[in-house]
Amino acid sequence: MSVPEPGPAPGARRRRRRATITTVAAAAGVAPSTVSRAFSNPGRVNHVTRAHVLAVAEELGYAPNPAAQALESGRTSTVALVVPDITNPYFSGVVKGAERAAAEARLTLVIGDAQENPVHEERLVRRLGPAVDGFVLTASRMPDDVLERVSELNRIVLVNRASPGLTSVVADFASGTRQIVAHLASHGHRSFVFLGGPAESWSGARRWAGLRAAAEEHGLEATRFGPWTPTIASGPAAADAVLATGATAVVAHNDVLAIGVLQRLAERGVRVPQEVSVVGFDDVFGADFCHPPLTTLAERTTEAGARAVEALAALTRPGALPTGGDAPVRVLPTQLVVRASSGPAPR
Amino acid sequence: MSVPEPGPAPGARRRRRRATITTVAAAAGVAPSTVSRAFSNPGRVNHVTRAHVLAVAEELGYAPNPAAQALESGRTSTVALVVPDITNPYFSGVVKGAERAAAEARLTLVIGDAQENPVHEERLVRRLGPAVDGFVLTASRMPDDVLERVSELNRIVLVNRASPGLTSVVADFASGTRQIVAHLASHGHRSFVFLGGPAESWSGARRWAGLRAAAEEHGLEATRFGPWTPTIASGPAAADAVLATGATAVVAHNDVLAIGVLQRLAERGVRVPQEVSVVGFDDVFGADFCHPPLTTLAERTTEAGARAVEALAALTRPGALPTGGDAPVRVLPTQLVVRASSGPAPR
DNA sequence: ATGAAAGCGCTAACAT
DNA sequence: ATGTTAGCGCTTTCAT
Repeated sequence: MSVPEPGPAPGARRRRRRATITTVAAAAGVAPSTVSRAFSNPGRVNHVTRAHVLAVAEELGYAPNPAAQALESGRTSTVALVVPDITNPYFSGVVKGAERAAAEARLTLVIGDAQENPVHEERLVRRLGPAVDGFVLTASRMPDDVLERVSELNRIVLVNRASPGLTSVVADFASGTRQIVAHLASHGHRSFVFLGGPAESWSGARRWAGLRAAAEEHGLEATRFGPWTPTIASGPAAADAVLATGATAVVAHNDVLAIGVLQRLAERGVRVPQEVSVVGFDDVFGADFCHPPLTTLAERTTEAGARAVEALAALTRPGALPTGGDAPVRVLPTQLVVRASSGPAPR
Repeated sequence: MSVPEPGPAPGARRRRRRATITTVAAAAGVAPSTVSRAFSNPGRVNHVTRAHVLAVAEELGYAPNPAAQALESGRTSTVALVVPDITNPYFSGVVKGAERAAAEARLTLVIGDAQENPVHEERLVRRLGPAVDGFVLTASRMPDDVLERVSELNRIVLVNRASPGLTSVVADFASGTRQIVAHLASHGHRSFVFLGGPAESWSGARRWAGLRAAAEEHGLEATRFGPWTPTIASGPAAADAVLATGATAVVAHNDVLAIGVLQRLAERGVRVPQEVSVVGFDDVFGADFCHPPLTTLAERTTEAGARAVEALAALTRPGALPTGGDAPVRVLPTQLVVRASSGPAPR
């Protein structure tokens, strides 16, 4: 029997020690501070020295250690994006936009999943807080007072959520819901059912408030059901509740729920839109190829993610000039995408 | 004209200075090291002192600064997950699984988007390298030699990619492709077209190799087209190419491409599956409600993400015991989900 | 333009 | 069980 090789574990192969600023300085024959400047203060070093330092650094595979940079400067060049559920396709757009804006501002983006849970969300912020320059909280479920407490320690920008004193980027739900109701009214619907999402959802509340107001304007009757977890799996229960009322139109909290409803309606032999019209929110991946394709309110999610990161980057910059007035709320337009899931009310 | 208030910018409200270990130590009347131990070495401090320290820390809103922790210990308790495209729903499962496993191992997860670009991917690893304990690279597009170089400095675990000496978690494409071909053969198809994804895609290569081998076994003829970017937008071009050949069956690189193909076929009045059968890979969100619902090879993506993070966590632990032999490749089963997009070959 | 030196918040010997 | 001390890698005055 042979003695096992005392080599490193598989996959745990011997790793080269990471080059530090000191290594590079020694190799380049300069002081550590010069190497530092060559990287983070290019103006204040002779550009031939700088070129030399950079070449040596490249050769040694040196990359600045963010932890050490952060320690001294206090800035981490990292921002965190927190979403309620990363598997919800709605957030893909936000993530993409945030990623692009972060790259442009030379920031590293960290993504956290709050798991639809305010407690988890707060823990996440607390945990990540010291490691990042700020947070973009998407559809935050934390109550206003918690947000306020949290914002004492952290820079915060909200997406699809507003809270006193905090910068936010929100979709224009007032206009959006008016578009939805006008669309239904023009097709002769006299009433509709709203399938509500989570009770703590700020945008859910805005959606319902907008729908109610618009319904009143158009003389429609609006009823709210729910709350439901906005997943496809909630579709059957929601759809069945609607069918029991004989409603001619349904507006769902979001597309995922709406798609679940469509599936259930098909299962029960209810024709859409002949018997029931269905409208969603978000225009997620899949809304255009589900059956029938879904009429939905499109938001500029990519832009929202990008704007939020830009706003955060602005807050991070040393000068963050007082512009006076309240914390800015940026409202992004929404647009109703009419597809085959909605049509004339049955006679 | 009144002079503008010199107050802080909106949203940039005065922020409390973060409590440090020294602040807490002073307030609790102990040494900084005791505070440190109270948090990260509970066993070695009197539990009443510990309780007191923790209470004071809580009151001051103290949270350990990860940057400082990382600096001394070298470990960051953070792992990075890199995906080619965060908006691709395929990766949602991987992300979710990775997130769960990271939480269980008390690791913070950072998500990076390689933007389908090997160069960007390498830059990302370089940039994030010093800030994390290791990487899970999903469907990495980096060539083997680059991976080897990169792994000298970083702990790496691969998902749906294998490379000499590296730990990886892959789907069982050999079995999966056999299932697909057997399904088509049993429906009387004599040949099929494979719509290839990106040329650098390792799993794409595995898929094609598996399909070819299985086709040979079953006496089917297999042709490869492409490469195509695996997006819905590539669907029309891919579908048109297929139609020109008169093929009776199409296997697409992944579901997103397959859905694009389905849309185009519908547009051109080609009936699925009566005239053409369509099969995808991945079973992503949407595969069950597109029209017609897509036959596809399901992978255990959530499990893959979780296993990869667990493997990485194991590599990170001090002991990382040599188990001998090659770096482990973990193969996860795949399963063909038969839906309405595939059926008997036309006569 | 560059170097020397102090210190960011924390951990890890080493003392007590 | 707790305190003291010396850095981790980097940035930042302050000299030169």
